Amino acid sequence: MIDLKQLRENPAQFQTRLNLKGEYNLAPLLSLDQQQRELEVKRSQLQARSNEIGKLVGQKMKGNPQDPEIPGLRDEGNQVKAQLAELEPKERDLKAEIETILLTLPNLPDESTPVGKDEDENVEVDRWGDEYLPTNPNILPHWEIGEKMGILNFERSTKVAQSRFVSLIGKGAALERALIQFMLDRQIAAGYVEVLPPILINTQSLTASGQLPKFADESFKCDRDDLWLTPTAEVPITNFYRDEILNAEELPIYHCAYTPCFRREAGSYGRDTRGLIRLHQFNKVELFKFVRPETSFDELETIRRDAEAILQALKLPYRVLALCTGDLGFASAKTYDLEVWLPSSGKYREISSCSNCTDFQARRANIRFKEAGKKGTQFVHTLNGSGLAIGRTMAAILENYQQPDGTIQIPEALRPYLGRETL
RNA sequence: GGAGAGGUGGCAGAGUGGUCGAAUGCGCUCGACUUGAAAUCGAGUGUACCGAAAGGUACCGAGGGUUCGAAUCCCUCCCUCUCCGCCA
Repeated sequence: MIDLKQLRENPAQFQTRLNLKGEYNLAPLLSLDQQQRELEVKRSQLQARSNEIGKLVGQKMKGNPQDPEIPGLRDEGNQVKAQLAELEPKERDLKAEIETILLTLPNLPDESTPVGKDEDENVEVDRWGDEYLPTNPNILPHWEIGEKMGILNFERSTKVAQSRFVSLIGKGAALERALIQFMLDRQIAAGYVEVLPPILINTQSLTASGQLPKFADESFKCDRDDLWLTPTAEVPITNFYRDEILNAEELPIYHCAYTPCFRREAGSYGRDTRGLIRLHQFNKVELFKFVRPETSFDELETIRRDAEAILQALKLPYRVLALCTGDLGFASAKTYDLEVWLPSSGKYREISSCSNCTDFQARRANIRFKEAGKKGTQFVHTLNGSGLAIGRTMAAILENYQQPDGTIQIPEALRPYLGRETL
């Protein structure tokens, strides 16, 4: 959520920065805000008088219940109440309207985010591992080799659930578990505290992290219970500290979390219909940070390095993109995407996204911190990054490590976790 | 799912219609005493909004109602705990 107070002070600046993300008209919001504030002044003056009358009546009742001034005060009290009864609903409606609009406005892009209108204008800032690009000219797509080996099964999963679901069998399942364990171990060693959170989350949680109201169609919902299937561990972890005031000394807080993730993938019906790239359910190890505002852009660099470290350890070739303003996510001020080389696509494909959401989620989730001895509170900054998407990592391994004889080599770093060198 | 109890400040806990943002204790901060510490004593100690300030307003799980006035009474909802039932 953007800061209404700051918006009020620099509307032109906000408008300019928002326009880098899309089309937004702030004029109605500003007008509603002004009306609301005028009403609020009137209302609180009336309430002050009402409180005063209440106290006066109380005093007089205590002295002499027959005091002749009491009926007059009561009358005035009733009049004030009648006026309040008119103002209050108006103000409440205005506030609700303002809130509704605020919840649909995205975070402002940071000045270091490259300006551009869509993914074609993202900027490659780094590339790693050219020497590990596969030389095998006959690589089968991961879904073909996987089904051939009997470690992936899509057809039966469609029967059990729907299209875009997969089952992992035997060594496939073991590889998935090994990847989860490997990634968690690495990130825990890097200083992240593991959390295994609830996978079903309520509407308020999704709103706080920014998935709702805008992306309701993207999430699976359990209608009877006001619970949704988590689309990313970012949501439960953000909300872990919702409505809390943290001590400054507690920051930064680093968490990592393995969760399955569920996405409806509405509107992507033609894309990536085969394989592990775009499923309704996939596993992910997520990195998450709650930090002091002045450190968040440095923290973004380190969260990105922590995600990159996994790809490097697995010797998977990848590149790093700085997303341009037009391609930036709703809650993000700055995002790096890590893209792994995927031979079946003949290009790099997203495997991690690392974002600095600045105070955007903290405002929605009301997560603040207090400096000892200082007055007031500040919003924390939140960052998240995949470290990494497991299914896509599996796909990258099945392809990049595919040998001419059709076997899959296991990346060295992973061997202790799997207890074998090839699949 | 059934029956009962309950939700008050960092914690514990009082408050059943009147000057209650809320006693008291603990904790915490500052000060005094002390060589130092403990103990003791004194002062302070929620959040947000409006305001240059003085000050004002809101918040006692949430929402509504009664009243001049609600933490306190009424209604609805949510959550927690205990017992019973069912179940992985």
